[in-house]
Formats: sequence, C-alpha cells, structure tokens
Amino acid sequence: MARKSTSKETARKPNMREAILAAAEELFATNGFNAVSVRDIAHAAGANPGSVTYHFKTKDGLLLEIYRRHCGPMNLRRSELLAAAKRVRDLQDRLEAIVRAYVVPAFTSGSDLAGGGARFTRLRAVMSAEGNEVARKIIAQTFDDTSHAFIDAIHESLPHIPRTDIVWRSHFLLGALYYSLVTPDRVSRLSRGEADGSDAANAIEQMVQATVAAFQAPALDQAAPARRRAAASSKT
Amino acid sequence: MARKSTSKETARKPNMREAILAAAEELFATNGFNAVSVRDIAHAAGANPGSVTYHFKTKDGLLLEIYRRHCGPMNLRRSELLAAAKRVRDLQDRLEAIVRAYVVPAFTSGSDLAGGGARFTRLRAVMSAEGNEVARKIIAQTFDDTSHAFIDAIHESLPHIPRTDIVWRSHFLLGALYYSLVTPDRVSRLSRGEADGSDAANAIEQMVQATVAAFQAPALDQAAPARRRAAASSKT
DNA sequence: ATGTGATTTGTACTATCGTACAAAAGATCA
DNA sequence: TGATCTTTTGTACGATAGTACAAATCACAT
Repeated sequence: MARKSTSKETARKPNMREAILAAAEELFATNGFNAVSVRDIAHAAGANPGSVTYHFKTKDGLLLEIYRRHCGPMNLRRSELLAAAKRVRDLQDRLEAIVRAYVVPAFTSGSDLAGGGARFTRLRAVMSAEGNEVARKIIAQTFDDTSHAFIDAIHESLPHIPRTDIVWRSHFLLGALYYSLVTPDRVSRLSRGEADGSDAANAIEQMVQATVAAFQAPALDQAAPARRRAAASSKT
Repeated sequence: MARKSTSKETARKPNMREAILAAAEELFATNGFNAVSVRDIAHAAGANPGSVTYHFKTKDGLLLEIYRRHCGPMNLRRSELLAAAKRVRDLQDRLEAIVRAYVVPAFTSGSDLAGGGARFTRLRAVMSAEGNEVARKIIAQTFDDTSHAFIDAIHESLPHIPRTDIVWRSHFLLGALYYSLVTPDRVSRLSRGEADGSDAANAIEQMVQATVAAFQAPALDQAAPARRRAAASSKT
C-alpha cells in the first residue's frame, strides 16, 4: 500500500528507506551485525531510529532486506556470465572464464544498482564469520544453487578431477575472495607497499590466475593417502 | 602476586581462570566478540561474572589474554616447521613442506596446550572479519613477522615469481584457511555429503595440494596487462 | 587454629540495546 | 480546503550490556 499511481512510475524522491539500507550495508559490512546499533544506522543515514523500525520492523528484517535487494541481481549476473563462459571453446580459456564469471560480480557492482559488488560480498563474509542466523538461512537457500552450477561447469572443464576436489577448491576460492575484501590492507602491508589490496582489478587478476592453477592441480589420490606424511596428527 | 611458592611449581589445581579462557575462546570463535556477553562466558565456564572482571579486568583484556596465550607457541611451532621445511632439497617438495608448515599449526593443536589449533585460528578469522581493534593490533605486531618469513621462504623456492604475486597468493591461502574453519559444513553440503569439511587431515591435504599449485602458477605479467579482457570495469 | 592474601560470590549501577507507540509532519486526491 | 494515508519524529519501556565493589569463601604458611 505504499505507492498508488503518480504521473510517473517509481518517482525519484530522496528516499529515506534507501539511505537506511545503504548505511546499514556499509556499517554491517565494516563492523559486523552485533557491533552496529539501530541508532548508529539511523544516525549514519540521517534518519530517526524509529524510522528504521517503521520500514523494516526489526534489525533482522533490515539485514534480510539487504540480502533480498542484492541476491537476485547478483545471481542473475553470475548466471549470465557463466552462460557466456560455457560457450568458450578452448578448455583452458573456458575454465578461466568460468572463474572470472564467479569472481567479477563479487568485486564490482552490477548495472545501475544492487547487482552485487564488493560491499555486499564483504557483508556476506562478515555475516558468515559471525555465524549470523538470518544470513545462514538465506545463503543456504539462495547461493547453493549458483555454487552448484559453477562447480558443475568447472567439473566439465576438468573431467579428470573428482568432484570432491572441485568442491574443496571452490571453497578455497570463496574464502580467498572473502578475505581479500575483508582485509585488503594486509596485502599492501605484506608487500611493503608494492601491491594495493584495494585495487579491485588487480585483485581479480591475481585471484583468477592463482585459482585457475589451483583447480588444475592434480587430483588428490584418495585411494593412496599413505604416500603423504601424516603431519596433521602430530601430537594431539 | 598470584603465586608465591608452593612445594611444587605451577600447581595443578582446577583453575577457574583457565576455564574462563577456554570458554571465551570457544564462544568468541563461534559467535564473534560482540555477540557474546561476559555473563555468557562466565556461565559456560561455571564461573561468576565478577570472576571474569577479577582475572581479566575487561572484556577486551580477556580477548587480549587469549591471543597472548596462543601467539607465542603457535609462531614458535611454525618457525620450527618452517626451518625443517627449508632443509628439504627438492624444490617442489620444499615448497610443499613450507605450505604444510604454515597450514598444519593452524588446524591442529600443538604440544600439550595452546600451540595454535583450529579453535584459535577460527577465532582469528572471526575477529578479522569483525574488524576487532584489539585483534588488529596484535596481529600486526605478532603475525606479520611470521608471514614475511614464510613469504620469503616461498619466494626462494619460486625465484621467477615476483614477490607481489607471492604475497597475493599467501593472502588467498590465509583466506581459504580461515573460511575452511569458519564454515566447514558448506563443504559437506556442496559435495552432497561426499566430503567432510570437519575432517582436518583431509582439509589440510586438499589445501596443500591446491595452494602449491596456486603458488606455482605463472606470474601475472604486470608489464602487459592489456592482453587480458577488462572484465573488471564493466559498467560501474 | 588462625591470620592473611587470593579468589569467588552477589549485587548494583549506569549505559545502551531493540523495539513500541502516540503525536507531528508531509503528501495525495476528492 | 479538508480528509486520508504515509512517513517521520520524539519519547519511553523493559532487557541486557560491561563493570565496580563489598562481603563471603577458600588456601595455606605459621
């Protein structure tokens, strides 16, 4: 019952609701869910605390809406890029294109607004680390399909690698992705200023290069695990 | 002024202080810093909330002590393993040994107690994601030295790869490490039950295999970046 | 056993949290 | 203009946060 019908569709008034969403997204992504109060968000958005309750009912509802806003467009964008990547003929190039289709939307915003982006990916990373319940549910519902699609596509490019290995390596990719967005300054520090962790384009290239090689690594021979040293179970 | 001198050194009384530390470590690693209250910790440790204040003064002090307890032994253990790895003759085997020296202490506890372990690594992952101030300071002080040592060692095994690339790939390794400990269930889910994300030994092997390959990937040719598609800067 | 210092308990204080709700303000159309 | 709906504001409430502190308890050397 929000909008009836003005002369123009979806009028362009300075929307408070959007400002709250943007502020919450930024604050959650930077400091986590629990460290940020509704009052912090309202203040950052130039709004009244009660206004947050009005638009989103609860703090969880606000987080939920952030996810809702992003998930659809982001997965759509990934699907499009994945479909394009699958049409690449050369197997090596195709694998690289698939990885790129997964990584790029996580680092850059899509068309107009809300097509993914670094801030939303960072938010997901933080929520994942905090074990946030709301986030966990949405991720299981929304992201597993996309992840499976990517895993299957990679598996087709590397038929000799067991699916289990592909899953592990995809997992590592996601971890690297998350961590790169959470702590970009560490790259700058460890490289003594030679690399810029905040340079998205460079981060993407580095990640694609490294990840493609990781996927192409020989399979872990599960049948003959005795070959490797049992360094994992040293004492405890 | 805690201990004077009993008949035996470091008596083995059922220490409340240790119980609080253990409970806090577990709770922080699972739920983050801000989501856990001092009362939660005290309850989990079977202690009184006031007892936490007595031993650690503040909640930050408690976190600080957790780090203090682990950092020394963990980095020592890594140094030992790294020194041993550097003595490996074959370059390929040496690289694998170095990576293993970095990964193994993060997944498994050291001798007796407090030598690292999955729980502490997970704690660091969560604190990193939350942008915790206390953790950030300690990490910059304590871990960068160790990280540089590993980066240098890897660089020596791969002299033809620029140091910047090594830094990025180390960064990805740490991200993969963190994420594997934060969300092991996702591996199980995505592999449809075929892989167990909580199996540390298997996780280590997968990680070592993938990471060694990533390090060995050809260098990113910074001089000729025009060759690659500028997919990163699509629209926004 | 007894006194002394270390520890644990119980309780209380203040600040801040998420949320509710009534009143004010703004917008929209007959 | 006045009626009606949406949005914003202001304020308040109960719950819980971190921490302080006095009293009770424990451990142990004398």
